[in-house]
Amino acid sequence: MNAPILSQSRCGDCPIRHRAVCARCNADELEELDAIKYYRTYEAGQPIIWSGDVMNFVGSVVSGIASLTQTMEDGRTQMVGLLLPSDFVGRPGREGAAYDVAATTDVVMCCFRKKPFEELMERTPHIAHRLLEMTLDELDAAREWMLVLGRKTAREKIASLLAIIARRDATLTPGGATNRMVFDLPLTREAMADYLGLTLETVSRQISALKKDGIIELEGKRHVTVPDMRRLMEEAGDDSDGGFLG
Amino acid sequence: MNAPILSQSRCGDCPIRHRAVCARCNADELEELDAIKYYRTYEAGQPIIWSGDVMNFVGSVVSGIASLTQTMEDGRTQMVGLLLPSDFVGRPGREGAAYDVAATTDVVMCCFRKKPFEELMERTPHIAHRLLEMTLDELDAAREWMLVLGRKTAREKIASLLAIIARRDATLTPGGATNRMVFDLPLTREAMADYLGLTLETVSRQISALKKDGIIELEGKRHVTVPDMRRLMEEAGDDSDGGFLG
DNA sequence: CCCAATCCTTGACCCAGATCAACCGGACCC
DNA sequence: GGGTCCGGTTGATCTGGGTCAAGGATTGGG
Repeated sequence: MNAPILSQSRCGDCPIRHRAVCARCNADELEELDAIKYYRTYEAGQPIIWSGDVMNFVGSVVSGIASLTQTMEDGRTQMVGLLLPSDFVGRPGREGAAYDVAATTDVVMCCFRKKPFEELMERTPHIAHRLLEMTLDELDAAREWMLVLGRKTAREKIASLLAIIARRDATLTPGGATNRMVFDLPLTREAMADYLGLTLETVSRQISALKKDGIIELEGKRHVTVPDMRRLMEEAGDDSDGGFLG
Repeated sequence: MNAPILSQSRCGDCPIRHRAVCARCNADELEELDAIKYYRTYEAGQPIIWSGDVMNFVGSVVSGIASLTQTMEDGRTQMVGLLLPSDFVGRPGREGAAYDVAATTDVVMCCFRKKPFEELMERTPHIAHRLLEMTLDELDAAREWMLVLGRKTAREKIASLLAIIARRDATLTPGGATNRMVFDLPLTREAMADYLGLTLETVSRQISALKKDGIIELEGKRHVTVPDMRRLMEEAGDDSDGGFLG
């Protein structure tokens, strides 16, 4: 939501410019990061981390979408965050993972071994500051989502989610926010339901309703056109920022 | 939930030992903190910060309980965090406040002027680390609460809230968690409803139901005895940690 | 081509929790 | 004493979204 300084330099040879750890890093630090990093790919549906596992890396999403999920013993689940490209994963200074992380689409991660990363962080205050900033962003986003979960109707929830995806998509493509937006849903109906605290049937029904009312247009099941973002935002009951980073 | 090192030294003459910024601070730093700090009191019900206001301080709650609240244009509100004594308020490096903060009971705050605090933070990496740690705790708590909001029934929500208050109370009184717990509810039924994404009628009914079923005992409207914490935790559908710090 | 597996849609019905409304009881104040 | 708040309880009713169930569309494999 509050995307600060995008890095002008690349993190080593990462195919994207991380918004994460390398902003403002100088050449020495980037070299150090380079030395402790490696790439991993995950197929859609694969788990990346299980809640409670010992985490031995932190990193950023390079491409694809991952989800953070909480689960109850009886199987009820709630998605508590979406990780989009450039989002950071992991908790420097923490032993275990707090939630399940899974690849929603095929995912490429740029990982840093945790110990050396923490050591680099000790020596490099601006990395710690950057992480604090990112964590505050995520906290804002999580709290915004609490309002969605606690007080919004099903229709408003769907509209909120669509608005977030549209907005986030806009940050990755040049041009910024316009009235008309086109994007592909990166989530199944079930994943959307998990995110919104709904059932997949309700998600489906509300998407159909938004379509019938001309708020969105659908081509196939995933390809969405929003003819007028302002109308969508109204449906979301929300003229505030609405960005959820995960 | 993950209360790390409690400060052995006091933050200047604060009447409580902050768990917040002064853990591990040495004498020099405490002196600096002392120089930029001041106390403020707020009466129950009073606003402390309005969403969007420019914040010129950060600080900790010394006594009393404050709440963080999100509001929609049409008046629906969702509490997104509870601030209990020793909890930190404010967002170093951020201009504006993201939510309304209000005193739920009478509150005493120990405030630090923001600019000098940020400067001290620049020079003192362990303060930045401490803040990162606290922010990660809050993020965990917020995400845990998303599960409560999105997937739990009204009864489970009430039980979860009672468990959190009981647990948090226990961290402030010696002895730690036992089976039997006694505490006072620091929230009105309405505030509980705001926190849980329910109406106050539902809160009242579910509390009555828990009482009828012997999960809790009530003396007056606020004084609660939990004869067996394990039973309460079962009702919360939750054998995990469940601590929400705010 | 058929078959099976996914993912999605739609319909019929039901129930948890919202809504509307009446009332209780203690604190405070004339 | 008698108001009148204010917070809380309880009842009656309504409804949004859950649940159960039956297909439809697309994909991939034999």
